[in-house]
Amino acid sequence: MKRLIIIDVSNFIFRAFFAIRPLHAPDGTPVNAVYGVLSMFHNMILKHEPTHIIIAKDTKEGSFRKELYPEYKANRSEPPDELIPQFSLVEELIHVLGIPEIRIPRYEADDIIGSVALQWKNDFDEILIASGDKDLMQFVGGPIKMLDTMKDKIYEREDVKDKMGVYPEQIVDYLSLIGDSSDNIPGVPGIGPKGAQGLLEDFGNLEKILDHVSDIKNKRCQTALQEHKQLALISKDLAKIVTDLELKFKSEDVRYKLRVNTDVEAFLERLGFRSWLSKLADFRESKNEIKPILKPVDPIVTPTHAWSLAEFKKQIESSEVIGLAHTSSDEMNQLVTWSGVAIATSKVNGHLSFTDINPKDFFEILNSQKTLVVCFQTKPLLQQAFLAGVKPTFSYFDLAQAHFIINPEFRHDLMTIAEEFLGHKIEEVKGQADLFGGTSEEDIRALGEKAQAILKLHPILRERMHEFEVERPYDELDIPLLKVLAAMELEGVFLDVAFFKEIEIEFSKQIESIEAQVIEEAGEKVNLRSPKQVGELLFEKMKLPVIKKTKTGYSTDAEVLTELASQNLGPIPGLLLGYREIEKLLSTYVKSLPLMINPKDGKIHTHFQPSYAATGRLSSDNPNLQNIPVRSENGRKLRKGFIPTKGRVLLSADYSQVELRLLAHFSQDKNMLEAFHHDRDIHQQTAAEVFEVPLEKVTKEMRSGAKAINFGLMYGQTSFGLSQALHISQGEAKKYITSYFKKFSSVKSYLDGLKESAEQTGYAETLFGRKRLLADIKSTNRQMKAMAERVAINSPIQGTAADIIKLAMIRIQTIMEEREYSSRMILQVHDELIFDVEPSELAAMEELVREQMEGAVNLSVPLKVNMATGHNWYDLK
DNA sequence: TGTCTCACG
DNA sequence: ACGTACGTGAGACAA
Repeated sequence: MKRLIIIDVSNFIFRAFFAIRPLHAPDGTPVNAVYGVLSMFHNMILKHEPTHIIIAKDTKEGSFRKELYPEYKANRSEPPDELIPQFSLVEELIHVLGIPEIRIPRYEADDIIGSVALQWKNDFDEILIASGDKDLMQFVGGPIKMLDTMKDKIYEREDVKDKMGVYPEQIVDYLSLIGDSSDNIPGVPGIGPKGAQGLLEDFGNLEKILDHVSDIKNKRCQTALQEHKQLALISKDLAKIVTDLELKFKSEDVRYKLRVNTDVEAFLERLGFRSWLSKLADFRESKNEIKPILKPVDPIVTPTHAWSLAEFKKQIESSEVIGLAHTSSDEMNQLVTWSGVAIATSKVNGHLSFTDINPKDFFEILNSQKTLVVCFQTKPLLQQAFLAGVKPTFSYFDLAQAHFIINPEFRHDLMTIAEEFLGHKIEEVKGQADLFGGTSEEDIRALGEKAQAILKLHPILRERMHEFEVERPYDELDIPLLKVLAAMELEGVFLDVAFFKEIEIEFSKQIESIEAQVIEEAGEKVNLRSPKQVGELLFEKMKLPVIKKTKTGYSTDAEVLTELASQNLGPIPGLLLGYREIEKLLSTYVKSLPLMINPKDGKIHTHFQPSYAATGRLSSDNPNLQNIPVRSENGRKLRKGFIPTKGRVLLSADYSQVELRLLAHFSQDKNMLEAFHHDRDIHQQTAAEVFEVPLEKVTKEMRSGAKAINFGLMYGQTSFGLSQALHISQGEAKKYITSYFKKFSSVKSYLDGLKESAEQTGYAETLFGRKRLLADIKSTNRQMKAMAERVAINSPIQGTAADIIKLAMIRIQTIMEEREYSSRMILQVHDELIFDVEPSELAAMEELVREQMEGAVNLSVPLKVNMATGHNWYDLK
């Protein structure tokens, strides 16, 4: 095993300097960066056992990039004075240790790193580029990986995609579009990460994008590119790292052999690093007996070949189960696109290209067979079927969902799962749009390998689910739900663009007016969007009392501003509150949502993530439609912009107090059960009990106090937390809680029981048997344990509520399909469902939805659903 | 990139 | 002494 580490030493120096507290040599020279670099070397060598090391350095003369673009790195500030003398000390350190280094005039360390990595690629089993510089991600692939020593993380192909949003081979094009402020690479103004990802997804690289400027759908991107074509091209030249530099070393010349002699000792002594002397033994050269990172236990063979449709049909007819890997993406909220699939059966691998084969035929074959289709993420596959006009009826097994149900707090990506359960990594597909149109044998093989890994993982995860007894929520909830979610996402929701435009104008005026007032009052220009500047204004310039601090400075959140506003300290705190409210609405919703409209159908398509939230809830992103404002009237107005299909109405149905009803059911507390049986106002009822007054004597304050207690309960809140929420003393809060538990004693014993059982079993569990492992429940760290206990209390409640609505969604969708309704389920917001309803179906839909939601499960208390209809989301109240 | 702030259930 | 209510996603800033 030969492993080369290439060190980007100037990157090390800067990061070490900022990470380590100031240290000084006996003579007073600052040495913290030297210390940090030395300790980074030390840790890296021990941990990664390189057989070869080389250090890449920047040149002292200017870079050729500066000649190309005078602004290059122009915004770099001078290094701090404390750092300057340390550069030469690090150089000295490298010399005494005898580590080979390369410096080449006019070229930067990046170019040397790129040249070394690529030219020596075949000489090593693994090449680690030790740097935090994201430009260098472009080389990751095969044996080449990035090593971030500060985070102790190794980036491989998929990790790069995770972090950057694009694969390594697209990094240069990506940076040339978005720019890089640290190097002052300009990029294309108006194009950000999302835009760049979308463009690269559609066209592949910068040149192709520029050739097809007129085909770009997003108008903003299009004009930006037309105006700044030159800037984009220059940016690409700047971002592109040179890889053909002539190297004066051969790879064997840099075999790792540290010199630990009297020079080293003298150097360490001089800097006051005495403790390092004893650690020098650690630096002995690598034994060169490094274990392979992971040895395949059962190597995957991938004899992939192209199938005709007939051949494919024959293969799956004779297979009970197949593994299926597909290339699909829906970046930029375009509907899902893909180019092909690879399929593995127990006997053979094959692939199909949708440039040659009609997806409709493909899905009809899947539907016609009893074969179980195993997939990593099935939702996009189901969506392809819908888009091809085929209703998917084939059975499927979803690995991501299976892994989620086994341990919801893990990372659910295929690479991690394969590594965990198969004991080896799989190669990733490059994910290029022209995958099957082009000639990339390598990609097709990688996709085939993926299909085979998927097939192999199926029995393993199935068995694991069986062992953990989590098959029920998987089979009955999560799997059938995927199809419902697939359809909801495709359906999307209409936005009233004109309305949003109006609001944008109105809010923008308000923002400007408030800004002007604040500047007038403050007598200086302040960026009100900057918490730092706001803090300086309030607490330094105006000397207002500091209410709360954050890790980094003064807190200026709504709580603080409200407190200041109540103290008659001038108009600014109040103005800031108003500014924050409007600015939030404007930036997060009013300005952003219209940009997310899919030009193909004029609708917004959120993504419901089915395997992310650890409690079993769904989450919504790109855009998040589960956090559309409702609490403030200004924000609530935005809901007027969410509208049904022309000629239809929106129908909403939300569970009333599900979580508290669940608490009543689980705890079997007589008081609570009774309140819900009589459909009483639960908070009012609680207040009457806690404050020992008759129901009709409960005041507003008492009720809101009781409400806070009720909610806090389900999160394991402490008296401190309650006192904060209610602005009362901790002692008073404690009295409330004691009084509550006296009246609702079964709740107390139920919550205690949850903690106990979690400690015994190691997990929290919902009514349907969804489990959440709690790693820290036995922790000796009190904070960690307390956190795990709160999770043990909350997860069964939040998770059961999530399970219930999932079940209702599945049943409602099934019946709607049976009855061939044209109405559609379009959104889920945790305890609420929203439908786009054909008026002739409205009455039947109302009945159906209520029946299925209220009847989803049989509890000791009734489930209650509130329903409303309207011509926009705002009216659903 | 991490931090702060804030939108929702 | 420490932190203190669960679960999310997103925009803006500053380094």
